[in-house]
Formats: sequence, C-alpha cells, structure tokens
Amino acid sequence: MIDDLDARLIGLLTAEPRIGVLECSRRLGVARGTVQARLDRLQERGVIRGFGPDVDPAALGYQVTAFVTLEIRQVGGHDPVAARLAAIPEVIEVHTITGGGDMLCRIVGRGNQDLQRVIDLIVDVEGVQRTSTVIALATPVPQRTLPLVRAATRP
Amino acid sequence: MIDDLDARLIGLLTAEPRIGVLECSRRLGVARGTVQARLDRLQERGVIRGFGPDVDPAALGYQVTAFVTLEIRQVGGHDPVAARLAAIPEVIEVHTITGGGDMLCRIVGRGNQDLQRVIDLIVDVEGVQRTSTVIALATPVPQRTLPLVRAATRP
DNA sequence: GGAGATCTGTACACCCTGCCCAGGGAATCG
DNA sequence: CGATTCCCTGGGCAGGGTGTACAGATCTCC
Repeated sequence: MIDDLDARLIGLLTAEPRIGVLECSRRLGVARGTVQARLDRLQERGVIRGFGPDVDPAALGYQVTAFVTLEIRQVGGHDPVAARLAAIPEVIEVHTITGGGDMLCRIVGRGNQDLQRVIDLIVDVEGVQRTSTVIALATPVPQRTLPLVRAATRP
Repeated sequence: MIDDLDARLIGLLTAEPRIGVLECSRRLGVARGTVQARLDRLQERGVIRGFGPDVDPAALGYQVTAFVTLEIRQVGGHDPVAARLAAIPEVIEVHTITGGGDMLCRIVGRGNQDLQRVIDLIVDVEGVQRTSTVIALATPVPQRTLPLVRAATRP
C-alpha cells in the first residue's frame, strides 16, 4: 500500500514543507526523478490530497472549538440539513453518525459568547430538532496522520 | 485581523497549492513582492501554520472514522492518559472536553472489525474508565477553513 | 528466465525564488 | 497641517530549482 520511502518522504514534507523536490532527494539519498515519481503517484492515488495552506482558526480570532451532536427530523433526510449547515462559516466539519445522535459537527467561535450565536444558528436550521454541545478545553493531540503513515508502511 | 487580499491569497493557494508566488501575483493582480510579504506575515502570525501534505487516511486503508468519548479516572489527571493515547497511531486527534465525558478522540480503522481493535487499545489505556463510540457514516462537510477565512476578512 | 516496472545519472531549457532598492501613495499621529 | 510610518510597486540580479526526457542498470514477480 505504501512504501518505506513514501513514508519517509511524507514525513520529511510534513516536517519541512518548504523544501523542494531536489532537497528531498538529497535528504532521502535517492535520485530527484524518484522523488518526483513518488510524489506524483502519491497524489494520483489520493494518499496526498494536496498541499493546501494549513489555516489556524485561533489565529483568525476563533479561539473556541466545540463539537455539536444534532438530532434531526427524520423526514427529508440528512442532505438538506447538511447543506444548510455548510452555509455557516463557523461550521468546520460535519459527519453523519451512528448512535444516539444523527450528526456531529465541529464548530468554532470567537469566544464562549460567540459560540452561543453559532449554536443558535445551528438550532435554527430547518430540520434540526435537538443539539448537544461539548466544548474543547484543550487539544493534547492535534490532528495528525504521520503515525498512521508509519503504521501503514509495508516494506 | 485579515485583509481581503490575504483571504483571496489563501483561497487561491487552497484551490491550487502547486502554483508559486509569481503565479499568485499574476492571478491576484499585485506585485510579486507583495504576495511574498503577505505570505511571510501570514505564517509569522500563525494564520498559516504550514503547507504540509494533506494525507487521506482512507487512501491508506483506514476507511472508517469514529469519535470516542472517554471517561477517565480523576486521579492523575488528563495528561498521562493523553500521552498514552498519543502512542496509538490510529488515534488522530484528542481533545479534553466539557460535559458528560472527559475526552474526545477521533480514531480511524481499516474496517469496523479493526476499529474494535483500536477501541480495545483505548479501553486498555491506564486511567480510562468508560468509552462511548460513534462511527462516522458519511462526511457531508469535510474539514474546511475557507469560509472562516472569508468571514474573518475585514476590509 | 524474461517482461515490465522502477531507479539512477545526466542533460537542457526555462523561469521561478529570494533578496534588495528607490519611489509613490495612503493612513496615522502629534 | 506636516511628518512619520507602513505598504505597495516595479525593477533588477544571482542562483538554483523545475519539468522533462532518455539510456542503462536493477529489481520483481510470474
């Protein structure tokens, strides 16, 4: 599925995204063309989705993160609700889920008070019946995929 | 906080991460030095954390995502638990939270059966008392920050 | 043992990057 | 109001990276 060289390449790019293909080849001890081919294939296969800028909401003033579990009215299905949620900028991510709730959203706000405003926006969404919110106080493990990449490596 | 030009720049880089500074300046209709300066400042201020490769766990074989709420034993605090969770590659993200539970983790697995293995690993973590898992069935809104960037723009 | 895939080393043309500078606005401050 | 400061522009320069192609050496799997 993934190679040791691939894993090291991803690790290197994660640690220092600014370096180019040539520098990668030097650090990894392989030819430049190899790095280029690997990168192309990783992107082709979808392992690497892209190199988009990693924006920090906190630096934008959105310093509070919360997770909202939604119960929605069964008629109409999830899609219309998801579409309306997507129209709210502070809604960062939406999943449909198993279990007690129907959907799980990650949202952000400029503060606890602002968070209330966002939650109100969500409650007002057509089809949403009940919400339950937990606030993220700290993030001991920020989002990461590197350990996964290493774990997925089969030499 | 953030400028319209900044927002357009981030939007452009999100849409086409491969383009360089010069191409950005052409598309935005500003001087190259300006783009360079903006980018530097955005990174300096932490708005852009970096340009790391965006790895898709699904393409690595981890096709199931789930959210696990943990209750932990109060003695000892969160940190030791977080450290042990961080040692599990399939644990992608950990937050401490308000409300019924104490921690919220995002985890992935190669399938529902593999997910059970990961959950067992978490249950076995010293200090974890109870867990409650919801599986993500679909992701109508994948993680995004662009709308936030636009919302944060003050001209 | 052979076919197909992959890596290496190299070469070439192009143009992008990082950096610096002088000048012109525009906004802020006293 | 004048002065200061900040930011953008347009330009130039040196250096090196990128995309691409190709032949030969290895490797791998059937």
